[in-house]
Amino acid sequence: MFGKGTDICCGTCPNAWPNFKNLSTDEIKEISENRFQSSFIAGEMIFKAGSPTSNAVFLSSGIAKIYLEGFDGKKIILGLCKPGRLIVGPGAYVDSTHHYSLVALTDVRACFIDMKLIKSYVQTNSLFAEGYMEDISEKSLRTFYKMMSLVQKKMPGRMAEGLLSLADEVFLSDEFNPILSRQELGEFTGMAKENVVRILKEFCNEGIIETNGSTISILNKEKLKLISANG
Amino acid sequence: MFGKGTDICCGTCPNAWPNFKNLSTDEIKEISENRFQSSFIAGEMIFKAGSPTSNAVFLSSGIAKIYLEGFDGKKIILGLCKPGRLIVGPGAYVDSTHHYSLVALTDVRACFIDMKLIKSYVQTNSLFAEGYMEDISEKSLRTFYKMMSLVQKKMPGRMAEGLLSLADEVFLSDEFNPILSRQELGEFTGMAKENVVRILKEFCNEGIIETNGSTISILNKEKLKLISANG
DNA sequence: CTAATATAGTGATAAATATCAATTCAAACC
DNA sequence: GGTTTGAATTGATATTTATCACTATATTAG
Repeated sequence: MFGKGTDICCGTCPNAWPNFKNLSTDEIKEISENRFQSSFIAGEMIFKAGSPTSNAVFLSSGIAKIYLEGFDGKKIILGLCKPGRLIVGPGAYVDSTHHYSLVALTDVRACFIDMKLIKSYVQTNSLFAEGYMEDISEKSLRTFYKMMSLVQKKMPGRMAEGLLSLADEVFLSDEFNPILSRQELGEFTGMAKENVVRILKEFCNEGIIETNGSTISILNKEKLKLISANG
Repeated sequence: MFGKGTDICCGTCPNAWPNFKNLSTDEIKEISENRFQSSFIAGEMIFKAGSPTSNAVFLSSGIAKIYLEGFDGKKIILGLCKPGRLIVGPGAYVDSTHHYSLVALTDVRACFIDMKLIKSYVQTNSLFAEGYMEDISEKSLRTFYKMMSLVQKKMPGRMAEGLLSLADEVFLSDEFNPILSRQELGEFTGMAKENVVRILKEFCNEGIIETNGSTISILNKEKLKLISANG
């Protein structure tokens, strides 16, 4: 499924980027008419690090992972994306190149909006520009904290933090299917997949979480927060 | 030494932020007249994480370190700052709070410009806004690569990368006094100070670098690049 | 100049983490 | 149903890195 999307307007779309509310009716109309929609099945690459940032991406349904590709194939999953969020890397304003990759974790429907259009609104609409800056800044802060976590916390602390962020920021429930494989959980929390298994098992033994098939339930959130805070 | 600085104009200052060239003569005049200057001696805190981002900081002379404060007092030095660079964290557009600290490494002279002024130009001057966005984006990218380095490379790779960045980006010479103590070099490359000593010694033994008092000379840059690239 | 203090350096050890080699498990496929 | 295939799991081991306990060397203050 792909093609120009004129069925829904970005102004009424419930999953639109909040910053679009700073656009005028005409501007909204313009992006609505010029956007492209496309569907991806779980596992498909939406864009790859190194490719040009010709379009901004917005998910209208599904979840995707953003990851950095490091040395000898190792990856760092920066986070999971849900609808309602602008997805273009900082490369858009540096070298017009993506520096991370975006891959669908579930089936995904995505809108592509020409970055030329976005950049033109940045120049002509100061509220929109400010909203964009807030968005970039907020993501930048998250990267700081992700870095601190990965560099300074030990494995249990990183795993605890990872589980909490999945529960509180992605799935909005203490019982969730992480979608991520153990390998991917490792890329998300900075450890080998074997250690993911061991630490999850330990959390189970201590009654902090419970695993049932592929779903994880947080039983003792306070303890998890403690482990996360104490590194 | 401190006070309002009307002696030099930000438009002619050789150390001005490049993005100031996007300001009009009147705007330049306004910031020139409203800026404050202050001097710091080596070791002094210029601003601390948690304090309000009421001012943007620009060094007019000297070098300072930017660092994140992590868990139980551990720090991550993100980088060294020289004149010509805007210093305000991403917090300016999120919660008006600094998320990293800035400390003078040498004696430093700094200009403080009210963020209200900067933010007002962002709203009225789209070229300036775009320049600011490029600046943020570029720093954001650097954070990505710093994170990858710290998380995925092993100690020799991180040290090699650290030395190369000091030589090529900060001191612009293969022979330099890093200003940073071994402890700080450790905070910069993500390792304990003892390991900084050991790895520097090893690099010396292999003829890659030479230490003479407090100065470090890179003798075999290619090999250093190789170590950095291979993690 | 000398004591006091901080930083640099060293070796031994412990802790954390990755890697390797199997094995089990589960979903997908004839 | 049996089989294939990849993921999950487990235990053993190797590697990496931090910590500890010192000694040496500067640097600063009196």
